[in-house]
Amino acid sequence: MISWLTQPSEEVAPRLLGCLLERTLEGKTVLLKIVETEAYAETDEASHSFKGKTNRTSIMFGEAGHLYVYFTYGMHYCCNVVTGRNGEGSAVLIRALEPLSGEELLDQYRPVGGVQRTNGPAKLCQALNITAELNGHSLAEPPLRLIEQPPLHHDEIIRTSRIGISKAKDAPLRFYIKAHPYVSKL
DNA sequence: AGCGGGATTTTCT
DNA sequence: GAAAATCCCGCTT
Repeated sequence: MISWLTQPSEEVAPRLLGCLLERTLEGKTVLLKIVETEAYAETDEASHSFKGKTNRTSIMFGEAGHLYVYFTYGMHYCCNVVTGRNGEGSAVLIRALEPLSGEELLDQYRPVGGVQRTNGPAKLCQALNITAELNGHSLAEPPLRLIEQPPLHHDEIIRTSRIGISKAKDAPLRFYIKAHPYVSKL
């Protein structure tokens, strides 16, 4: 397990930028870089964990480095990296990825080329075939592994308000790599 | 380029 | 029974 994942989500979210995800599909692997994240904490009104532990959010309160997958709007999955210490309900939403190699494997799940393939939280879950089956999966293991990379320089990281939520809109908890073409929205 | 609605199901009130 | 950490399409400027 990557030790710094036990830090608060607000610290982990920018630290995850530039790190890699390795997804195994049909015995082959796709390598992708994390380029956009959002932090969610237990004290945050917009977080699923704000109202305490429930059946749905129990993974968020569990061990850091696992995957929290939720279903929303009747048709979409989104995925998070669980952060913080055991018992803390915090996580980081993965909002956009840049495919580095093996991108053609994604075609059968999301047959859209270019940046449109993975530049949104529900899009990347569709492209990587991430569903409820992977809820609670450890990111230290295949078929979905998180690979640590050196931290980015802070002047490469943009910090702004989050997207797609109705509560706590103004909290600057969204992070992305400066001028990166795969970011979901400027 | 920007706005508005529909899809569709899980979760909590 | 309503809202939701979204996306896509079609209509209007």
